Amino acid sequence: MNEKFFSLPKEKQQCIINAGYNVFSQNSYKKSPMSEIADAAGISKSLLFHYFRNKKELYLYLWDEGARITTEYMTRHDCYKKADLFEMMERSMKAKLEIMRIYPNLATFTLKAFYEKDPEVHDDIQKSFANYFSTKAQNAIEGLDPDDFVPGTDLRLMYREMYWTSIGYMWEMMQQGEIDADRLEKDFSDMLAFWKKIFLKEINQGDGSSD
Amino acid sequence: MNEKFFSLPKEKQQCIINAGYNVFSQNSYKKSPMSEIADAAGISKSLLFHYFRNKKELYLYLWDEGARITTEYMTRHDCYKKADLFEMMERSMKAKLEIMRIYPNLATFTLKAFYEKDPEVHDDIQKSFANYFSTKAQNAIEGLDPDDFVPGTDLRLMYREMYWTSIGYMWEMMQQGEIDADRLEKDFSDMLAFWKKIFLKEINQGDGSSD
DNA sequence: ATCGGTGTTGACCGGTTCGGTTAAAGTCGG
DNA sequence: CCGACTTTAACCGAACCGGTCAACACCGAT
Repeated sequence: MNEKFFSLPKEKQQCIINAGYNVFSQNSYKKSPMSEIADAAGISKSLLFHYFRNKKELYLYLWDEGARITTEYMTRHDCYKKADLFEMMERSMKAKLEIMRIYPNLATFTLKAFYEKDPEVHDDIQKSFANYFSTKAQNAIEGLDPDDFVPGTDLRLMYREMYWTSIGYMWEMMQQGEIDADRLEKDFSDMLAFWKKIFLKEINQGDGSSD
Repeated sequence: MNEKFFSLPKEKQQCIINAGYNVFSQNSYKKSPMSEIADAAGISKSLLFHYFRNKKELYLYLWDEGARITTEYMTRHDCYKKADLFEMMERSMKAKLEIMRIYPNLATFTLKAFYEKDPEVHDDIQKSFANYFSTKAQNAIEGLDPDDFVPGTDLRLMYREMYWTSIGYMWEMMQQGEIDADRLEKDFSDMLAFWKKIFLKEINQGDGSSD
C-alpha cells in the first residue's frame, strides 16, 4: 500500500477506513465494490486505488488496522488485567463504545471478516486471527468463581447468552442504519445492570431507587 | 407467477424456495442474482424465469410464502392461544424449529426482508407486513403478571434480551454455514431452561435430577 | 416414425458493473 | 510560470446482470 495514505490528515484517513468498514460489513467481500467504498468516503475510485494497490490489500489493511485499534483501546482500558467478570465486561464495554464512536462498523466488520469464505482472503484472515487473538486467549469463563453468582447458574450458558445478546443487538441496529453510539451506550449499560441483577449473588440487595 | 410452479413435486418446490431464502438472506436484494438462486436450486436460470416472471415477483412470493408458512406452523402449535410466557415461548420455539428443519433460512430471510431498503421492494414488504403481523399484535410483554417472575425483574429488558439472544445466535450460525437443526434444537432448549431458571420465581425449587 | 405438448436448457442480448489503468486536470509553493 | 504533488474523468476489457428465445429432450397418442 501507498505510504502517502498515512500522511493524509487523520480525519480523512478515518473517513476512508470507515467507508471500508461500512461497505464490507454489509456485503460479502466479493460483492463489496471499490467504487461504493470510494463514494462512501467522498473520494474518487481512482484515488482509492492510488492509496491501496487493489481490493485485497485494502481489505487486509482494514482487518489489521481493526485488530490494532481494538487491542489499543482494550489495553488502554485495562481489559487485559484480570478482574471480576462484570468489571471486565464494563471495561471492555467502555473500550468498545469508545471505538464505536470513531469507527461505528469496526466490530461488525471484524465479525464478518472472520467468517468470510472467499478464497481470495480467507486464509490470510484466519492466519492473522490466530496471531492476533489466540495469544490473549479469551477464556473468560475459566477462572470464574461460581460462588460469586446466583447458585445454580450455568456460567457457560450465561456467557454465551451475553455474547449473543450483544451480537443480536448490533446486527439489528446495523440493519436499521448507522449506529447511534449514544443510544448504544444507554442500551448496553441497561443490559449490563440487568445482567448484574440477575446473575450476581447479592450486589443489589440494599439498593433503593436511585436515578 | 406461473401456476405450473405449484404442480411441481413438493420437494422440488421447496428446493427452489430454499435456494431463494438462502441467497436473499445472505445478500441484499439488489446483490442477490437470479443465477445464483438457480444454481443453488439445481436448475437453470431460464427455468427459474419460467416460473417467476422477474426477480421482484420471486422475492415477494418468497415473502408471502414465508408469512404463510410461519402463521400455519404457529397456529398448528397453538402459539396464538394465550398461555404463560414460557409456555408460549416453548410452543413458538417448537414451531419455528419445525419450520427450520424444512426451510433453514426462512427466519433470517424474513428478518432481512423486513429491513430491506431497496425501493423496488421496500414498500410492498412494509405494506404486506402491516397486513400480516400487526393484526396479531405481538404485545407479549403486556399482560404478563410480574408476580410470576423473580422480584425486581425488568420484564421489558428480559424480553429484549431473549429476543436479541435468538437473533445473535442465528446470525452467527448462519455465518458458519447451513443451519444444523438438531444442534439448534438442543441449544435453544438449553437456553429456554436457562431463562426459566433465572427469570421464573420458583418453578425449579423441588426439582431433582430427572432425565 | 411422427406429431404435438410439456419441461428444460444453452446461447444469446443489451446494459451495467467490476477491478484496475492512464492521461490529464487541478492545486500550490517558489 | 514552473515543477511537484494531489485528485479525477475517462477509459478498458472482462465479467455479470435481468431477461428472452429458439431449440432440445422426453413422452404419450396417433
